[in-house]
Order: sequence, then C-alpha cells, then structure tokens
Amino acid sequence: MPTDPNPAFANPAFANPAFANPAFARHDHSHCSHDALARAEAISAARGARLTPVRRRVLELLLEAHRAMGAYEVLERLAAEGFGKQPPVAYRALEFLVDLGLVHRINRLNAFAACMDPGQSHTPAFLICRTCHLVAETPAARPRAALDASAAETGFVVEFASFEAVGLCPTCAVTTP
Amino acid sequence: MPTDPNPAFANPAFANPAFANPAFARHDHSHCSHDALARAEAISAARGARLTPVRRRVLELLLEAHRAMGAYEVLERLAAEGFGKQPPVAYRALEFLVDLGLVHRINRLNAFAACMDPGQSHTPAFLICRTCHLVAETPAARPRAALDASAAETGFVVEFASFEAVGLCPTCAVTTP
DNA sequence: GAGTAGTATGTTATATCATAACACGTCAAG
DNA sequence: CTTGACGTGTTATGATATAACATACTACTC
Repeated sequence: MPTDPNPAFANPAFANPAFANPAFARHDHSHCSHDALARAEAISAARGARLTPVRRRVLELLLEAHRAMGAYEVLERLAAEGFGKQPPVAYRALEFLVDLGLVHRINRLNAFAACMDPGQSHTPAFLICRTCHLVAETPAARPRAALDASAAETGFVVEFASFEAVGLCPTCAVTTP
Repeated sequence: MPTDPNPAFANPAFANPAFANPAFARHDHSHCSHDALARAEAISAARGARLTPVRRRVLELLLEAHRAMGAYEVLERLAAEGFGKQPPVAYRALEFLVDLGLVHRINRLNAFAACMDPGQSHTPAFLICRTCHLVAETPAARPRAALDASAAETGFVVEFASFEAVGLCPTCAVTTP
C-alpha cells in the first residue's frame, strides 16, 4: 500500500469499512476534490456566477484540507500563490462560495469548510473532532424536523438552523480519553 | 391595563396564551430574574464558587435583557456602574457564568444569553428572532438524540452539540414577511 | 489577629476576526 | 470604442477576544 501523504490517514482505523461517512473514510482527496470542483463549476454556471481563479482556488484549498480553515489561514495561502494579501480577498471569495452553498461557515470555529454535497438543499450538521480538527458534514434532516417541531410549539418559525457538534471522530475515539 | 415599559410587549400577540414558551409570553421580568438569581446563588454555592457582585450583575443584565448581549455591550453597562472598564472584566464574568451553565454563548451572534433553566442538564436550542432579536431557549433533547444517532452511524461520538435557529418569533411572524 | 494560599478584580497591551470605502482592471453588450 | 457591471486589489478601521501582570480581597491556619 502506498504511503498516504496526509498523516491523518496513517491511522489504520481508516481502513475500517464501518466508517461510512466519506469524510472519515480513507479516500483519495484528488478524486473528491475533482468531482466537487466540477459540481461547483456547474452550480456557478447555473447561477450565472463566475468561478474565478481566486474563488476556485479557495474552494480547492478547503476541499483538500478536509477541515475548517480560518479566513486568515486561507489568505496566507492565497498570498503565497500571488493573489492579494489583504483580508477582503479571502473574505470575499469565501462569501461568494458560502452564498452558492459550496462552502459552509462553522460559527463555533470562526472558520469555513467545503460543502461535501453541494446542490442538494440540505440542513447539514457539522461534526468537529476536538482532537484532529477534522470536520465532517452529516445530514441533519431529522434533527432539523425535531427542532422545527419543538419551535413550532412556541409559535416560532425556523428559517435557518445550524447544528454544530464537538466530539471525537472514529480515529481519535480509539486513542483519546 | 398598565403600559408595559418594554416596547416588545406592546404587541397584543403577547396576550395570546398559545405562546407557551415563557420567553415569548408576556411576563414579569422582575419575577423571573429574581427566581433565576436565587437558583444561580444556589448553584454557585453548590459548586463552591462565588457569585460576586460583577458576576451577579452580569447575570442580572442578561436576565433583564431577555436577549443575547455582546461582551462589549455588557462591559459598557458594567463600566457605567463603576466596575472595571476593560474587556477581561466582562469576558471573565461571562466565562464564569457559562462554566456554571447559568449563561449560554450564542456562537452565531458572538453574544451571550442568560439560561432560563439552569441546573437542569439540558441540550438547549436557541431560537433567534431575526427581527426583534429576542432569544428564546427551547429544549432540544429530541434534536440532540437525532443528531447523536446520525453521528453514531459514522462512528463519531458527540460530546457537545449546539443548536441555533434563526427565524421569526410569534410576535414578529404576525407582521414580518 | 498575623500570616498565607488561593481566588478575584483591575490594568495594559496585543491578538484575532471582519468589513467599509475606494481605485483600478477586465470584459461583454450596445 | 464606450459604458456599465463585476471582480480584484488596496488602505484603514472596526469588532471580538485573550495574554500577562499588579493589586486586592477571602478564607483558612496558627
């Protein structure tokens, strides 16, 4: 088996097929990035928006990282690659991607993570590993329905809900107390 | 009927008994603050912690506001009342109250709201009105259970979950599109 | 009630996250 | 080939949060 350059995958737990969530399963990032980028192109085109070099690169960075990145962390990378060096460069690209649903903002972390399933209208929940900082997205239709019901009892109408969970990912759960 | 000094209660919808959530129902703040403070004292004592004047005052402010307040907004009030004028004064009191479960942090707003039901071990959900900015807390045991189940399928262990919903409170739903 | 360990409050200074406002460049539509 | 919309870059500033240190209070011990 070839060595994976991403140390997060050194843990043999990744070979376990029980890890159904693609974010936790060992997989080839270049494939998932490639696919996600293709979908991103399609979504942008459909919305009459342009996936310009900066925007595309930001999305790539987030897809490759497979975790949430702060705006300034993204900015650093952009600057190193010859893009602008000032905060709005990163924030604007991120805002664009969030608006298109290609990237999600994780409030708890003041950070951003690529959407693994863009295009679907979904209420995602974020699973944030407190040890390795991997962020996975999982469908939250049922939690959302439960919350809507709970809110409806009080007369509150939910328009947008965010679900953010902190805990241990399958890999870290093996070794971390 | 005497005029309520809080303009949020001018809306006749508050008279509707259907609004079961105490945060949305017309009620006497001085009572609920008083009760909550008494419980806060008890909880502090039980934990061997001291509810000092600054801490107590911060809790009072949040209880009276019945909405989320930013740390700097709290700080302003404290400074005006003769407490310290620097950010750590507010942040420390808030951190203390959050640790004791007497106050919750609303990540989406970078702000803090008093817990309406301290002492109970609960996973609360926050219902944030996008119009009047009232923040209500509603039990989220079922959303939480649904999320735990969803996460468990991927091998993720949820230790802490936050649920934040934006929408319209009963009062604003009447008049806001 | 003097000594002292732990906790609380206050300060200064700085880190971190985010946006307003403006200048310039690109490109497609007319 | 102009014009208007959009995109990218800048400077400057605003908003949120914490580190590090000095002083003071509290509770406990003797």
